[in-house]
Amino acid sequence: MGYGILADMDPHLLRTYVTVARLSSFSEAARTLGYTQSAVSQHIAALEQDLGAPLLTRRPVVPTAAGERLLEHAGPLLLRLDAARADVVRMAAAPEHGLTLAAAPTALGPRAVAALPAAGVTVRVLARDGIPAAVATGTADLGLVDGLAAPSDPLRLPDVAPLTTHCVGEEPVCVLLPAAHPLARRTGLRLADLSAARWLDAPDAGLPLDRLRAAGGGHGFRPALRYEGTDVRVLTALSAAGHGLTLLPRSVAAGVPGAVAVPVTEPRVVHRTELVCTGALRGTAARLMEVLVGRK
Amino acid sequence: MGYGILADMDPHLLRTYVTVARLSSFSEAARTLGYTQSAVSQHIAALEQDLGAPLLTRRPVVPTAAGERLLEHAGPLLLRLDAARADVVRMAAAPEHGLTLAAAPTALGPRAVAALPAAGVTVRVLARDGIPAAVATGTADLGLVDGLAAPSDPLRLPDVAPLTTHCVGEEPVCVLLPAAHPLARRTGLRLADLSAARWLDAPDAGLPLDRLRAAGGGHGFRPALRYEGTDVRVLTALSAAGHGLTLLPRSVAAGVPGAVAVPVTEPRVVHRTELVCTGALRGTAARLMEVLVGRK
DNA sequence: CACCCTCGATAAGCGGAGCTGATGGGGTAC
DNA sequence: GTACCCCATCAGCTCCGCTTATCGAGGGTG
Repeated sequence: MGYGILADMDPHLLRTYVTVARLSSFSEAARTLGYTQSAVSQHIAALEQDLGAPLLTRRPVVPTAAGERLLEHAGPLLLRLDAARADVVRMAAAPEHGLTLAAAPTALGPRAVAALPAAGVTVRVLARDGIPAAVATGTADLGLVDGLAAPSDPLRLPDVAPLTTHCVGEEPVCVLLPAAHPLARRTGLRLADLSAARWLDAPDAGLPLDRLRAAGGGHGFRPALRYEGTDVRVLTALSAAGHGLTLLPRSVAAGVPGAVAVPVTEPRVVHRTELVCTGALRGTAARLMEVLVGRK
Repeated sequence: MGYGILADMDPHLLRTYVTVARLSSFSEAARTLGYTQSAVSQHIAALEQDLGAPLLTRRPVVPTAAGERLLEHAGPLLLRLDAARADVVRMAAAPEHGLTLAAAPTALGPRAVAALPAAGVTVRVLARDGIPAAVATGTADLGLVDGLAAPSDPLRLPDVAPLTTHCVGEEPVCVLLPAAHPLARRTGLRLADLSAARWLDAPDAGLPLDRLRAAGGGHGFRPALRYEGTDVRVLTALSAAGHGLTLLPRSVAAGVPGAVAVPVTEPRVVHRTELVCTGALRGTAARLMEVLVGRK
């Protein structure tokens, strides 16, 4: 079958479009892209003519409704493009330049840390969404992602590229409560009972709130303080100080000073961490993978 | 920030590459694409030089390992490209040309059929994987997909584009057994107990076997006869004739002559059908959506 | 209110990317 | 051996896409 009669959108045009939209300026975009302002103007004009709709208002430079739509597509599209390129290139030339492992903050549990070889590995902590992208584009060789899931259910990851995932482990989920919290003596908690409480909103370090809402059933789970870093220590400290509740895997929530980790009993969710990698793994990467997955 | 320093792969080159790989011939690809054989040859050479690896063996023309890899990327990539284009174009010019609804075979239950307006709608039955793609590229305005899922869990759909989904309904899953089957008198069955049986392999009409394995726990679920059409009547007839078991939603499995529908009790999975659509819905499409989702 | 300065659109010109057509070499069938 | 068939390569041409240059519209500032 064919793929459509229409002409292709040139990725170059797409890139300049997202740059212009991001910077809200033709001239600035031209500078950062190494083009002339004229070229950028022509790029945008070409795109608009091709799609038959204005994408940007000029003065001020702001995306139109159609432009917003295009932006939603453009990000994943360009990401996949880079990923495809990187993946194929990697197959050809594998310089074995030293392994790098990208991990979400709470995904790097004690077991994973113990499994790392003595030397030659770079660990990079990224926001959760960035992990598959990093692996796909070759920025990292392996990735560790974590999240909430039903027991033995795979995680829902954004599919930027054909990646393979392996379960590294599952452990109970705990709510981190300040020691003085009225519920801190409990031995188990139902998530639904906590929907009225205030929760830390830490999309990069902790678990995103919307996943929480999905697991907890209803709405609620109102955000309290928002934390944008990736440091779990800071997150637990904030939670211990009463700035909001957090959900964490037991191994992370256990030893936090001034706070108590109470397991979640309902719904039956676990904290699952998965290893993500491309098909082409060699040498050290393959060995590390085997150790982490425990399939030895 | 930025999206990478490397040059973009030209989608044109990608398209000719997949065409060549599909047809196993440069000349044939040239004919179907409207190029010269020379141009195709240059396209492939350019891609190979860009990626630094041979993508095809010549004589016979077969993808290399790297080429296979590229093929895995190219499909979704080109699909997304078309989807992006179609989505933006659709926003600009909405001709309201008569609504078309794409549905997976078993997704079109009695309730959905009843909800369709008297006239002006085209229904198109496609393989399950094709539904999101059809909606994304504008081939259809709305899509109905179904699948196995934990109760009130969303379906796992390939994300070809930013689409929104709404649950249309959930119903029990049944195993379709020939009336003479030893287990046909049962009132309920555990899926794991059936892993040793032979199953119909009907990826387009029924539920794909790998989803079954995921739900059923272990391995097994060996394929018996393979059916490549999208007609559910044929599927149920094959199953009734003893060519293999099938999993179906109760409403579909109920009235099959010569067969018995036994509900699945374990694991707790339901047959869920979802409506998928793009953000920009107007007129009839929006109304049909509301009726189907039942949010009236 | 006049001035200027910035930003985006447009015109003209040029260089190179990419297509065509022709030719060459290696394989296979008869 | 001969006659294709297929893919690679080369030369030539065309047109696309970039740059330089100029213009018009806003928005500050004295």
